[in-house]
Amino acid sequence: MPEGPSIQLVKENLLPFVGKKIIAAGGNSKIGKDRIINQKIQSIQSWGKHLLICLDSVTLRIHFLMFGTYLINERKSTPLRLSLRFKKGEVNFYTCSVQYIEEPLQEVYDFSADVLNDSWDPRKARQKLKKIPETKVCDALLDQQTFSGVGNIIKNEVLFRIKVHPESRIGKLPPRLISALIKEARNYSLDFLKWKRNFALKKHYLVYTKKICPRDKDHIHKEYLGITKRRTFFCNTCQVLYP
DNA sequence: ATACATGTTGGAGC
DNA sequence: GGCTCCAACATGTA
Repeated sequence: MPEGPSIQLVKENLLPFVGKKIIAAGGNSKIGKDRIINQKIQSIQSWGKHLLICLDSVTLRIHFLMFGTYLINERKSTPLRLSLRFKKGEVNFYTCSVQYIEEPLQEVYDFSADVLNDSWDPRKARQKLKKIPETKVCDALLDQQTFSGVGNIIKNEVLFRIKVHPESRIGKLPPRLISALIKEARNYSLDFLKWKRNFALKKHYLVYTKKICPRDKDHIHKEYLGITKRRTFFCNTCQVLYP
């Protein structure tokens, strides 16, 4: 479910509920659900992998983590985390983290760090990267404060596109590759969104879960790299290491 | 059927 | 106090 582009699609799917009033709320989430009854959805926003449902006096923040799912006007048998019921229709969330955000969103989130936001600011990303020369690129891409919305799939595909080995250090990348890194973080996310919308994401994977490099037919390595030891796929032949 | 996976956090331990 | 590391969460799929 997660990764920024998937959240964009959730947002789109929830659009019909904007302006609608919550008449009941259920589920096993421990947040006090009473306070949102009778509140209207003012807007649906997102920051990276955070889904933000803005109500009259508070925002609901939903994070799907690894296994989160949701259903609109449908239910399934697994434990319900949060349901929002309207006069007509309902939204059901499962296996996700639910929180309230009391502050105005602009105070909580820097939307220019979100690779899919209209206000995405590549120059700010570059400034942040400059401060972490020792960091490996595979870790830098997953840093939500720099590339909000980028997840493990996007990480692997971006590095393959720009032909950079995941264990390269940010400080050792030539400037043109820093530019390419930042540019492709957004570009690939846009492609991801386009493909996911058409249920055609998987068939466009070039390295993620792959065994053979589509460029030079060499073997794709799978290793658990970076601080978080996430699955990393790469080709030693075409992806250059800047150690 | 056992292991693994698109992710983050909170607390233990140093 | 602050840093790092890892368990915990939890479900669908191969």
